[in-house]
Amino acid sequence: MGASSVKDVARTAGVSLGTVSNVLNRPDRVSPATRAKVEKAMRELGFVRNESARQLRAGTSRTLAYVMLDASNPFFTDVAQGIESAAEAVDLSLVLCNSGNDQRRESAHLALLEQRRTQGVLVTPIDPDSAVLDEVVARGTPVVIVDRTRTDTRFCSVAVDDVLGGRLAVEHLIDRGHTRIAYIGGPYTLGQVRDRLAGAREAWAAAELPAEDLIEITIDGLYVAEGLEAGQRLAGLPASRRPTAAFCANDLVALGLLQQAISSGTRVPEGLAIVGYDDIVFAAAAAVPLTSVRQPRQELGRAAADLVLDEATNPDHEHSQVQFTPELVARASTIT
Amino acid sequence: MGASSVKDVARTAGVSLGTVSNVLNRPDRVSPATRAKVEKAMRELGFVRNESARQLRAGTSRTLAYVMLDASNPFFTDVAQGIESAAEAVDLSLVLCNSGNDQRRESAHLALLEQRRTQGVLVTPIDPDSAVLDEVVARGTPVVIVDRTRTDTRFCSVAVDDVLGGRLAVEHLIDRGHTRIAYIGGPYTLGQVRDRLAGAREAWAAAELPAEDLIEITIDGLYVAEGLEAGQRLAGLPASRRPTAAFCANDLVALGLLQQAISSGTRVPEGLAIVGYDDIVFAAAAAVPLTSVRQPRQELGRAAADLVLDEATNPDHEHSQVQFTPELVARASTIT
DNA sequence: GAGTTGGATTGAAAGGTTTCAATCACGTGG
DNA sequence: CCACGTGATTGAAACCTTTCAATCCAACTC
Repeated sequence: MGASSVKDVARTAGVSLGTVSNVLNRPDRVSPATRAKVEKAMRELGFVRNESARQLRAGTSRTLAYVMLDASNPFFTDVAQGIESAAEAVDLSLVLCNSGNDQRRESAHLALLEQRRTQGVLVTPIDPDSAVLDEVVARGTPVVIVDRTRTDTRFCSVAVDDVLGGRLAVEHLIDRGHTRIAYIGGPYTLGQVRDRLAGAREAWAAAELPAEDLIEITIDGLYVAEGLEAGQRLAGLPASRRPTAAFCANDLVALGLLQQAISSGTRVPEGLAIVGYDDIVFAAAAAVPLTSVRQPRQELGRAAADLVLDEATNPDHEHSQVQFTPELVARASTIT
Repeated sequence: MGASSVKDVARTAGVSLGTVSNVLNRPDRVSPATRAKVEKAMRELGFVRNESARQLRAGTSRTLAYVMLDASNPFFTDVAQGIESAAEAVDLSLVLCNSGNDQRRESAHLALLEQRRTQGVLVTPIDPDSAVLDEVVARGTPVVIVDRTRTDTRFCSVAVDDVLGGRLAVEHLIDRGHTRIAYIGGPYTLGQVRDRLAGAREAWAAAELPAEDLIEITIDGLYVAEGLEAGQRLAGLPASRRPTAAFCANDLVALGLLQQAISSGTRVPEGLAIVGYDDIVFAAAAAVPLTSVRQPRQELGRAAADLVLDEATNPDHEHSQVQFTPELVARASTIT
């Protein structure tokens, strides 16, 4: 059974406790003969080192954690992959937790990670300004905010310049000759949704186009279903007000919109041009490949992991807010 | 700092160690006055219960784990969601680990979970017959295999009848009048890829169609890129051999194929009908919504969680192999 | 053969929590 | 005024590993 301890191993192998521990932690210190004996005993007894006891004594855990906002959004799993590659490089393992946009679950995960003395916690929080995060840090667990920014600078964070992203998207549409477009996003409690709109407005203003021709369509969440619904709302507009292009706050919404457009006979991009955001793998694979604003997802993850490690190990760590630059990837959904 | 222990709390609150522990574990046993005192001290000191010590003493951990094969495939994150809902119901938390199709990483995750004395481990293994799994169980950690089946019955497992799924897909295509179709899948080391083909052949044989008109296109993995490539191979076939429909081993492949077909001017379903497998959210949202074989993903996860819990807590647990029934969801990619 | 060196091994202490039998304080009933 | 019961509190032991100073022993040097 899994019930055997170093003590049992020591007894079976006829050595002392300390020697067994040495086999586990400093195999070079122990003679090949005894090492073999001990390893044999371990196998026979099915010994499994008790990580709790190890960690209690050693004081240190060998894991990082990432609390994701929505595990079913490929964007976040890509970020996770970046984190994992950085963690692997320094021989830490990564556990993933999914808050699924639920404040209660987020808190529960954070509490448990704290109690486990996790080396570092990365989180894409529901509310980046929540006091819960401050408390976690105050009690001693390094926390880095991923893909969100706070209003203060008391955290390390890694994000992408969403204002710039919004500007890139809309500049592209203006370049293609569009003079009436929709911005589809929501809820506006999300910083990204606000920032991307802000960028869109900047570009719009810079081109001296009338503000009322940048139409805001507000939706309840950044999912496929909301994109479909937004498509119906667009179709319901009088022709004189109907936009010739839409900029969606993320790719899921854009895919929903695309589906609705095509199924209702609107040609993309001739009848409606579409720009998404995130450039998830399904954007390129859509039947009308989607123009999208790419975020460096893996780099985001890697950078966040590096920051949390620095915070965990470097005594004169200073918080920094890293901001990556997005990039427009033009595809068929805007280009004929 | 995070460095304070129950002892510190006890000292600050002017009570004994045992009382602090009671506040933590049996708050009803302690008078409201002292409880308040203790809780105040905890807040002041930023006390965080040390889960390692707790677990060491109590012997029990409060978490389940799911080692997924590929976190970037929405199918597995949906399964994870099902697991999470079951775990939540019994107040356990779920941690996710991603093997990313890498044998070494899978083993590393399993080893760590064992050492942590995780209550139960769910895993979609790279090789379900691997001896590594037997060893983990032999050492005392309950393991349930998800979405895979073993050749023996020494494990609980939860899977979906892939032979039936294959049959459903191909029966549907035969019903639609197709008499030359392709099966696109690989590598054949994957049980699902083999089983779905077996089901396809059953249906084909039952309809008394010539075996050589069920064309096998072998690919290297079940990803979007491979679907694209398969599309090119189909296009390269002489017209007399070119199939009028394709059954893809999963939706990622089907999406790739769909994209290739449309971008090369083949109409779907008129020029090429397509059936996918898994019915991930992006299947319905594709611009030509994809006919697909739906697996009850969330139920799969829930059932697996139930089994592992039974194995963990019920002394006369018996292994069982649960098999769910798939269901065909017909959409525009096969229906005009 | 005495003394030294170096590697291998040992044993006890420590780490933070939980548990449980023992103790305490206090009010009640006789 | 005493015995008793009840609920609250206490303190020591136990969980398993790691660490480190101390010990052992065999091989070597002079």
